[in-house]
Amino acid sequence: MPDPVVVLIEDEPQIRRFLRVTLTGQGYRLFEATTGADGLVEVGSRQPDVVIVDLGLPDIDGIDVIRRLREWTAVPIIVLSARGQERDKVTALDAGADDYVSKPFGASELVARIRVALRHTAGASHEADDAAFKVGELRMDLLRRQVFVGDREVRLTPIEYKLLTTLVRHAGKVVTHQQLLREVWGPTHTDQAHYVRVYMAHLRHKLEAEPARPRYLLTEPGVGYRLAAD
Amino acid sequence: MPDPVVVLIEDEPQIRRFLRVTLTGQGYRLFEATTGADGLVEVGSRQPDVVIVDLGLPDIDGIDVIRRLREWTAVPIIVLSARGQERDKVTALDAGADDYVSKPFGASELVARIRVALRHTAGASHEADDAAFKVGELRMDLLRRQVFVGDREVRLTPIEYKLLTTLVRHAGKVVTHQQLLREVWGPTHTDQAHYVRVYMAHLRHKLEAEPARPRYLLTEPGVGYRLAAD
DNA sequence: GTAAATTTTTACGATTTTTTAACGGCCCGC
DNA sequence: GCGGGCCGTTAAAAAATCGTAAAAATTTAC
Repeated sequence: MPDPVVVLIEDEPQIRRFLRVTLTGQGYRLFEATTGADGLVEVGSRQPDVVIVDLGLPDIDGIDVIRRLREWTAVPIIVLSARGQERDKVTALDAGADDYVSKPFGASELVARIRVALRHTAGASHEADDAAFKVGELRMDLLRRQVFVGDREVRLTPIEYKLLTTLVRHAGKVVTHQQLLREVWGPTHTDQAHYVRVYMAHLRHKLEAEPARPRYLLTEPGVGYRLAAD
Repeated sequence: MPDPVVVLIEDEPQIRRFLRVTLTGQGYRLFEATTGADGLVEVGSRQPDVVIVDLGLPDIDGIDVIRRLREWTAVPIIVLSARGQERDKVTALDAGADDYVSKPFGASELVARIRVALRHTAGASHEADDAAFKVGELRMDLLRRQVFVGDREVRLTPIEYKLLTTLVRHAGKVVTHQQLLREVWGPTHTDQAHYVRVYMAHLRHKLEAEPARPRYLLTEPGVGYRLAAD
């Protein structure tokens, strides 16, 4: 994961400074807002992984900030508050906050709670990428890293698989030799065009019924290759 | 949603009684355990929506209970503790807990935090959250930490067990060397690829009828390994 | 404190994959 | 028809990866 992005909505300069040092020091990218209105805008534009919001803001009530955020985003919200009253906690949590930390709080506790929040979103997004590709008898399960022709599984070497993946990503469109070389072998091998020829032969041999008359892995003479799409 | 099921692992009778009244009164179905060992079994059999665990248990350390649970389930865990030390909180949260409530706590706050936990699982899909795994002759009881081939129990060392657990968690999918190293040996050992080779040989020797021709622990050359799934 | 078990290192042969090289066919301009 | 790019195929040499055993270091159990 790249550095997690955090939006902090907090009016007290001392706490902002404290969290700025703590969080940036731990590899988080921090964006700050000092009012509820600013905070809402900031969350909208930064698309953060976590939002930390203080309840005692000068303009809008912190609870309202949470409600407004929950109208359109499921980003984890951690509430920071001087009011340690139980009623406040319940109100904030029921408004849509995921956690509530009372001031004064320790840096390591807050960071641990941020890690918990990130853990939740990490799992959630992982379900959606059930990527699969299919054309004719050829089927590819990107998640399991498996390739089938009919119901026979075909084993591919790392380079073969990467090459096929690249073609799938641009399915139906022409991919030039240059592009394939750059994406599969890396930008330092863009002059070794014969690699592609050799591996395309391997793939056809493994995937095509008649390698000499390919149905899926098509040659675009003088340009590159194209993977057939429905 | 039908009434949410809660497992409470707590040895103090007063707190148990207090929560029994509170939670059953609010429509939760509560199951209680007074020791860590009991608690693990209870979670395994009741498949609860939330687990509440006290850190100061008579037998196992509460932190270990969390770790043991996290070996096979993603159920939300709320920690209850008299120790309000920041170090304890961080340890518990990093061990896999989702929330930490210090005693003394209010009923409504705890219930609000349970609601937050339930909100999280509501969105997530009910994926393989089972305490058992089986493929062919190979059977694994994650709850009891036992592994069987046929009806012969096989003893595994801690690392062997963790490696197998990791493969089980991604059963059917390829797990890269990097992933295995990170999840079993920790992120600081991701360059010692030979560890995986050595231990995969150990596991095959113990679990496969023909270690040289594995049926379950499959090699994905150049990428990693895969545990066969039905 | 000693013995046993487990983990970490190391080494080497076997296997798989990648790279390199060679050859033949096809299209096209000349 | 002749030669020169392109492309596909095949086979080999070279490199990387994998499986295995066994020794050394460390941890755990008694």
